[in-house]
Amino acid sequence: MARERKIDMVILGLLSHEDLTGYDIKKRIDGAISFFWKGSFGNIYPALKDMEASGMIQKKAAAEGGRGKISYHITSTGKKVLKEWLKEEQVVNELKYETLLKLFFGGNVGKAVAIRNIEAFEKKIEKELMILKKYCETLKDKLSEEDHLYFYLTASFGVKSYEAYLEWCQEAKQLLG
Amino acid sequence: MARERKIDMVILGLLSHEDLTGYDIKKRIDGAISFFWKGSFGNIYPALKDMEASGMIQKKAAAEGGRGKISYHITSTGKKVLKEWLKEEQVVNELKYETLLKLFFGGNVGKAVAIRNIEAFEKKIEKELMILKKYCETLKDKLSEEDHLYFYLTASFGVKSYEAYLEWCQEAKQLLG
DNA sequence: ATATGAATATATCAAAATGATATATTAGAA
DNA sequence: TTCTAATATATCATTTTGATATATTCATAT
Repeated sequence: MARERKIDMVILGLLSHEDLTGYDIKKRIDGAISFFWKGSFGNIYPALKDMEASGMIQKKAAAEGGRGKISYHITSTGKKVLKEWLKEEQVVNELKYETLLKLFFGGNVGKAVAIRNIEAFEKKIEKELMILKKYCETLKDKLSEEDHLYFYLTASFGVKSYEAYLEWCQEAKQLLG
Repeated sequence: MARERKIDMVILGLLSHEDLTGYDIKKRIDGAISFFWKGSFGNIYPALKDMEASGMIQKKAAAEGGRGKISYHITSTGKKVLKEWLKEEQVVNELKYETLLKLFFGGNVGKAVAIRNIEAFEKKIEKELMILKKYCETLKDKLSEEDHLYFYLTASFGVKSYEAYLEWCQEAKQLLG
């Protein structure tokens, strides 16, 4: 993943809404955006250091005596970088689906294994779909607040595609059964 | 990505069908499986070396005077490792969708940019969907050959989800328009 | 024949992501 | 009070990514 560190943009995006610590950032990523983007302490903390050094974000002194807690604030430079990236048309989208990889090579182990793997996938997706649907419902009531519209659109992408996944599971099981 | 090198399994899977060179492997990955898994020379060649050293695959002397061409053949150890992995229920599935990331933070640049990005995404998906559909049609006629069933299932996953993506694009544009 | 460019083929590298773990502190519950 | 879970920062080895270097082979146009 040479060339452009994407975690920088995730961090800038999150900081464009509110000041956050590295730990907070991880929590935000694990929340609403985890189904289409991941982050880890191993790339968040180094990125925060680099981005502070290059003036995109600023450390904020721990407000109320909270020992060692480091909040970051986005600078005007950071905002500019974020907006430029947002406007760029070029994007990298990719799936990394081990379930499909195993299915593709399924001939080596037979249909029973394939069916079991699909059922495991189905269960996971069903669970995540429920969560996404709830999140969507919550957002739908306040689409007037502009940011919520964008959150809703990403969540509804998840709902739509997960529903398609589940349909596929039915078909796949039938063809294998 | 510590702990288990997934490219090993991709290579073993491909070699379970036929002997291949590193370059061939890259081509196979770029073909039918690229929409759910990627590979690069940077991880294929080192993996081939390691796997030969650990006895999962074997070099084959260049058959017809082809200078410097190194084909690999899967060993019985390699087959065992592949099958064990195929049977393991645990998998890692993940999306990495920069389009959604940009949309999520879209509030910073406004609706026009969001619409343009969705349209760019739509075009790409339309193109890939056509290819996947053709591939599916070809496979459908020979599902009796067992391996083709597995190839068909993965391809149809792509078709189903891409169709859902396109539906979402319509909705999203309407909500933003 | 021969130049030229495209496809084939192997290899390596810096930068980045992953996933795990180490280490403390703090807040709340038993 | 003690224990546990959550908060918080940091680092590391392994793996992936994406780019590039290098050389050969093959088809085609000149």
